[in-house]
Amino acid sequence: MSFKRQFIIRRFAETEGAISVLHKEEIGIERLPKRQRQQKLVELIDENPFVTDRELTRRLKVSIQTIRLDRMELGIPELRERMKLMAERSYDQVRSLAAEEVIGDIIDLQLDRSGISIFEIREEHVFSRTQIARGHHIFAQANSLAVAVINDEIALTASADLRFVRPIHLGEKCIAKAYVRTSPGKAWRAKVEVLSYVGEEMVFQGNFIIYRSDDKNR
Amino acid sequence: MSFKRQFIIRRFAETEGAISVLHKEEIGIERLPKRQRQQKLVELIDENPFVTDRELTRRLKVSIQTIRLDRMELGIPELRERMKLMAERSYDQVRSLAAEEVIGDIIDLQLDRSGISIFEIREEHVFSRTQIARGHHIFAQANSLAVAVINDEIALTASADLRFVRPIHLGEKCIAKAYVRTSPGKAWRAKVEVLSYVGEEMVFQGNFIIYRSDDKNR
DNA sequence: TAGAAGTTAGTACCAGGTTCTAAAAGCCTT
DNA sequence: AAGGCTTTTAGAACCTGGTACTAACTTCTA
Repeated sequence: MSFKRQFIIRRFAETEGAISVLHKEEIGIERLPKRQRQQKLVELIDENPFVTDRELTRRLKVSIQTIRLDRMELGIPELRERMKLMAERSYDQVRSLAAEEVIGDIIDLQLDRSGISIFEIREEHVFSRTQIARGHHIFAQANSLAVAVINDEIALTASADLRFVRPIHLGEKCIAKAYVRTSPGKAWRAKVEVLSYVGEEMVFQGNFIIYRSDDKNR
Repeated sequence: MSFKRQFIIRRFAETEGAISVLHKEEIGIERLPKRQRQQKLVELIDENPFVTDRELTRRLKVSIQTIRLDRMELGIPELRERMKLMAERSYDQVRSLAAEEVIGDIIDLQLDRSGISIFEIREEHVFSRTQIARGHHIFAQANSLAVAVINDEIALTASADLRFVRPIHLGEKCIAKAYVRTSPGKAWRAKVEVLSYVGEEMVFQGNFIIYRSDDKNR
């Protein structure tokens, strides 16, 4: 989740001894050995990516050149580059959020008959403690698909009946299959059954009643 | 949604006439009158906030000074400032997303008894065509609340029974009230009823069965 | 035709760096 | 104690993408 993970490869093996007592007392502040300082550097930038090198010199009590050498070694880009990366990331997010008309990718759709969508469970969908997907995401996939499969101007969920058969975990790909159960274009409410699978295993089942705007069928 | 709306106040009244034909032909490219150019400038920065002034000179066929005067007049910050703003915004978002353990704001919670949450329907929750909230957001609020109200290490939705009583529109505030129906701490599945209101009107009703991790109760 | 509005040019300066060279300081080993 | 290594510091030149300011030139308009 944190900033560093985007581009920092860390390997801090052993820690090292203290430094010259003489110099330590001359300067009057404790300076860390290289490894520890670099670790601290990563932490500082991680907790505030907007920090400048000059600020870091004050926090770590070394010269600005040392800070810059450290950033080099650790592969940490300069402040402006960090901000640019963050800005680009958020820009992409905005774009993809706007495109999120539907939860999950619909990979097959036969209007008024059936549909299939795939949804991968990621970090943001699970309880952090258990790594189990929150129910409403599973529902959102099924509901989106049920609405999409109805061939009408307007389609709204009227009611639903859900069974979460087994917990779904981080990383699993959830495949939802929707089947329209009523004859198309006649009733102004459609019955849609959605079954979700991980592999062969059924993990969720839902029966939806969808209101449709029988515009086209009159 | 777009970038400009963060800091640009626009008022483009009338458009103006064309420019000197003499000069036009000398240069060989059409240059816009001030107002139109500034409008175009806003559009260009809006569609790509990462554009430099130098690039803008190429697109608008005026000198870099003119670009900068225009940005001043329009109150558009320089590229680096724009990126910084976006980065800060996304940084805050990451923090708030991580905090999004629950959909809707829980304003009252009596564990194992009842709870209330408020959720305002915004742009991103509605069908753009009809301005009606997608069902899964309403469900998400109810489900989050039902899970939150259960006083257990782990609580998972096992099944649910939903009725979307009437459509909920953009801007409406949806107030969900959850009641635990089974005696607390005994059964390892709790029954929770959630009723959602807009004002006095009931708009959604759901009956949830929640699995609980009877850790605490053994 | 004068003056205002609009446009362009140029210089000095800024933050927050990179790149490179070089020297000093600290540490370890023989 | 000296040599050789790593580490740290220093400094100068240069970079991008600007701001701030002065000055002049062009165009429109009254």
